[in-house]
Amino acid sequence: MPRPRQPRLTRQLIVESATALIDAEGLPAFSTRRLAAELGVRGPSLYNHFATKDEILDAVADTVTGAVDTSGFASRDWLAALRDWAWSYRRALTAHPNIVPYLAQGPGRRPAALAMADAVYGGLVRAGWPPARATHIGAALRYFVAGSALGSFARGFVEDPELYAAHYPHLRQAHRLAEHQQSVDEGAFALGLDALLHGLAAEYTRTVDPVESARPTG
Amino acid sequence: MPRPRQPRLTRQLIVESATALIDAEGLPAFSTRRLAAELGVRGPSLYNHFATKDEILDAVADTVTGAVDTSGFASRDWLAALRDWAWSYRRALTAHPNIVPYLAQGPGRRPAALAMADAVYGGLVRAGWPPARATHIGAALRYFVAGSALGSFARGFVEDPELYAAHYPHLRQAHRLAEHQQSVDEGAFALGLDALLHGLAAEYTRTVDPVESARPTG
DNA sequence: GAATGAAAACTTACACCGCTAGTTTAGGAA
DNA sequence: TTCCTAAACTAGCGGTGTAAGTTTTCATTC
Repeated sequence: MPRPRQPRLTRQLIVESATALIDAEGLPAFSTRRLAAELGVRGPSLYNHFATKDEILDAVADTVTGAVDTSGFASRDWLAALRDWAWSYRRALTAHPNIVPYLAQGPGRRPAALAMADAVYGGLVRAGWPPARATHIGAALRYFVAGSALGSFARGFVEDPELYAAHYPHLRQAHRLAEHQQSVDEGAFALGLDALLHGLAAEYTRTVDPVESARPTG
Repeated sequence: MPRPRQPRLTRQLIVESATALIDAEGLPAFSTRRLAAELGVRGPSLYNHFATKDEILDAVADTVTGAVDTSGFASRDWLAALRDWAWSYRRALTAHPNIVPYLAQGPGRRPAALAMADAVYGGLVRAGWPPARATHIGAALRYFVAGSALGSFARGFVEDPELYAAHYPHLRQAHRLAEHQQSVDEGAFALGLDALLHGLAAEYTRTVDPVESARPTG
C-alpha cells in the first residue's frame, strides 16, 4: 500500500489510540508495532508523524496534563487554589494511571506541564510566598499527587490471606484492601491533602503574613 | 563452557550486580543479557537462579526496601516514628532512584516491603488511630515519599533558558533549578513532611485523644 | 569405585522490540 | 505535463525475554 487518497494517520489519531492502548494494557504493552496495528497500519508509518516513540509518549502525557485545571490560582485564595488544583491533578492522573511513571519524571519540554508549573508557581508567589518556598510547595504537592496516582495503594497488596497470616500480624485484613480500593485510595489522598494544606496554612500565618491571616475576612 | 568447578553465579551476586547496573544506567538499560555480561556469563544462565526477570527486579526492590528503618514505631511516639520512618524511607529510595517506579507499585509479595507496611500500620494502631485511619496515614506518607523519590523535581526542568523566557513568565529561573537539585528536592520534602505531620498531629488531637494530647508531657 | 542425578553453565531459536533505509505511489503546485 | 512532497510500504539491524535442549561437573548412592 503506497500513499492512500486519504491519509490514514494524524497526530491526533495516533495520540488518542496510544492513550487508549496504554490505558487498556499498560506501558509495557505499548509498542510502535502494536499501536500501528490498532490503527490499521505498519509500525514504521508512525515515524511520518512522530520522530520517536518517546515523542508519542510526550504527546500522550501532555494531553493528560492538559486536563488539569489551574484556573483557581487566578480567581481564589492560594489555599483554595492549591486544593482545587491538587484534586484536579489527581483526577487527571488517575484517569490514566499507566502513563504516570513517565509523566512524573518532570515537565521536560511539554507545554501543558510547563503551563501548569507556571500557573502554580506564579499563584503562590503572587500570594506572598517567597520564591524558594513557592518552589518547595509546588514540588511537595506534585510529590503527593504523583505518588498517589502512581499505583493504587490498595491494589499493591496481593489478595492472598495466607501470605499475611503467617508473618505479618497487623496485615491480617490486607487482602481485603482491594475490595475497597477507591475508598481507600481517595480517603488516603483526602486525609493527606488536608493535613498538608493545614500545615501550609499554619506556616503561612507564621512566616508570610501574620497580620493579614489573623483578620477575619482575608 | 559447561558447568564450572566453582559456580560463577549466586542469587546475591546477581542482585548486587543488577542493583549496580540499574543505579548506573537506569531501568531501560537493565536487560538479562546485559546483566549476564557484567557477570561474565551468557543471558540464559541467570534463569538457573531466578525464574524471570521480574523476580530479579523484585529481589533488587526488596533489598532497597530492606534498608528502611522502622524501629521507631517500637520505641518512640507515633509522630516521631512517622518522621524517622519517612526520612529513612526517602534516603533508601533516593539512593536507588531508578528502581522506584517498579518498587512503588506496591509491596506485592516482597518480604521487606510487607514487613515495613506491617510495622507502620501496627505502630499507628497501637497509638490509638482507628484502623481505617492508620491505613490512610500509611498510604498518604507512602504517596509522598514515593512521589519525592520517583524523579527529582529539580531535574525535571530542562536547562534551556529560552524555553521558559518565551511562554512561561514565572519560570524564568527554572533552568537554574538543576544547579540546586539536592537542596530543592530535600527542601520540598522537608517542608511537605513537616506540613503533613503538623496536620496529622492536629487531627490526632481533635479525634483520637484530646486529653492525652493536651498534657504537657505526652 | 562405578553409576546416577542434579546443577550450572552453554547454544540455538522464537517472537517481539525501536528504528533506519530505501521504495512506491498519490496529491498538489508550477 | 512535470516535479516535489507526503505517506504509506518492505526489508533489515541489533536488541529483548525466555524456552528448549545440550554438555559437563559435582555430590551422592549402591
